Amino acid sequence: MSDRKTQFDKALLGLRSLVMSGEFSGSARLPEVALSERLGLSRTPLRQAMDHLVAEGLLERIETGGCRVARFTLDDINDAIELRGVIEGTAVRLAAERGADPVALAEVERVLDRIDIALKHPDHIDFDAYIVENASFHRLLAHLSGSQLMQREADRVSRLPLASPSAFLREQELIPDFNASLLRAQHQHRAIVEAIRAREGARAEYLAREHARLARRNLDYLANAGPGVATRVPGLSLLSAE
Amino acid sequence: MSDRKTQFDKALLGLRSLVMSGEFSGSARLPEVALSERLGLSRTPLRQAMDHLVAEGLLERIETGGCRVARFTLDDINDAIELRGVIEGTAVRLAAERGADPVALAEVERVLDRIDIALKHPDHIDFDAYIVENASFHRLLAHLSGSQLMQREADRVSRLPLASPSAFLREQELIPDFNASLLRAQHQHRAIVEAIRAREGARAEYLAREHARLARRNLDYLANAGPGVATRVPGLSLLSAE
DNA sequence: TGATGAATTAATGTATACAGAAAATGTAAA
DNA sequence: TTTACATTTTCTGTATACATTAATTCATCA
Repeated sequence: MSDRKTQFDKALLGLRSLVMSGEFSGSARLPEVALSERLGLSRTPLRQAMDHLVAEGLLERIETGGCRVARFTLDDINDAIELRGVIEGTAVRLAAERGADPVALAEVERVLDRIDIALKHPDHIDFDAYIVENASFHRLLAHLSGSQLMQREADRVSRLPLASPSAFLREQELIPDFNASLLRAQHQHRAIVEAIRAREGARAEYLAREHARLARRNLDYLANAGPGVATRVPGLSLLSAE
Repeated sequence: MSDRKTQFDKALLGLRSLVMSGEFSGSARLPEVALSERLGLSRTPLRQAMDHLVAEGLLERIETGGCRVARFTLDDINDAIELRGVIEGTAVRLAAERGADPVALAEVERVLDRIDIALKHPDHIDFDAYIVENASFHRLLAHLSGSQLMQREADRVSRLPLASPSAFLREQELIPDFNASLLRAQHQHRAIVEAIRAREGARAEYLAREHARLARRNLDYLANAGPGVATRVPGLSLLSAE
């Protein structure tokens, strides 16, 4: 359909992964010409992509022109996690209050089953599958609200740096009982859906907020693991640059 | 300081007011060349501004290229109002939980006093002053959270089309007891601040949500006032184009 | 008359050229 | 050695040219 790969899309994808790789976390200004040559496109679509990433919060503008990789404090990340819980909490509350589409609810159940499969063997969790299906689940939750605006907002906050639990998967060995926390997360998933089915908006909202706060636990462990870790966790390398 | 008026800033300001004027609400594609000539700048900064307004939700992209003025349903606007309450509610909850900066709190009180003055004579309310001071109040509320992220988000949602009570001021004569509702809003303002002072986060959050929902009442009246009103209310003319 | 399709027109997406500002480099003086 | 200033270079912000794609017009045929 509209799979027309525009240069801007390429620039956005490429630049995002470059930034996430941490290569430019040295807080210097991002050189436009060098980046555009490296990505194989001109400065125009690259600058568009930079604008988007500034809006996303991954980059920040410099007063004297241009932009650089945004630097986050621990508080920033905690706030992003909190915000994510608030937005998703609102989405599920609206879904419960207004009544969720049964077809979408069935789709949610299928995704939850696939997450179960990924978690089937607690010692050999299929992390790649979990990341994909978990993202699907959260996208579907926003969809259940029936509100286009909430979907867009949920999509936005899910991209906030380090707001997602998946961001911590690469450093799981540093986090005690990480696998167990994934199982707990899945229990929360089912509880949220159950609350929506029962039309209990307040409970659904509360559960979604608590669910988001699981990420805080992981963040705390990584933050106390010393500066060495910061440079090994892609997103977190930004934090150490503060 | 950084008052360097860049062409992009001019484009953003100019385009926003043009869109708000309703002149292009006919859902046709926005012509880039014509607009750039009219605003006295080239297509490059104009397209930047269009990107920003798309992100803001005021414009929407067309599959075949370009963009047009976004069309809103009543549900869209109600969702925007709800979201505003949720975001501001979170900001004041965090402010209460974390403890608000006394200096900022004092500034809030001064703004509230100025709102009182604007509302002093219920039959001759100073609407212009009210709009300005009310905006200041809500900006300061977000500031009280101490979170840069919450400030940015609050700023964003306050710009969501028709999410703000001020958007209805022009059509006040169509809304029964409109002036009285402004007085009620001011009472809510003080109650919110009081809850923050008392460190009662949950109450502050609840009050802020209810406060935002005042706008729903106004919206309902205008929605029932017939299609003629839609074309007279700048933002709402978008609604009738659906 | 209505519909289908070719041809023309217009408009978007992208590249690039250019001007002006910021940073870097180098030189001279204290 | 360090500071201040001048010079050079680089880079951003903006304008514009170009190409490709969408819209429109017009002509032909059923």
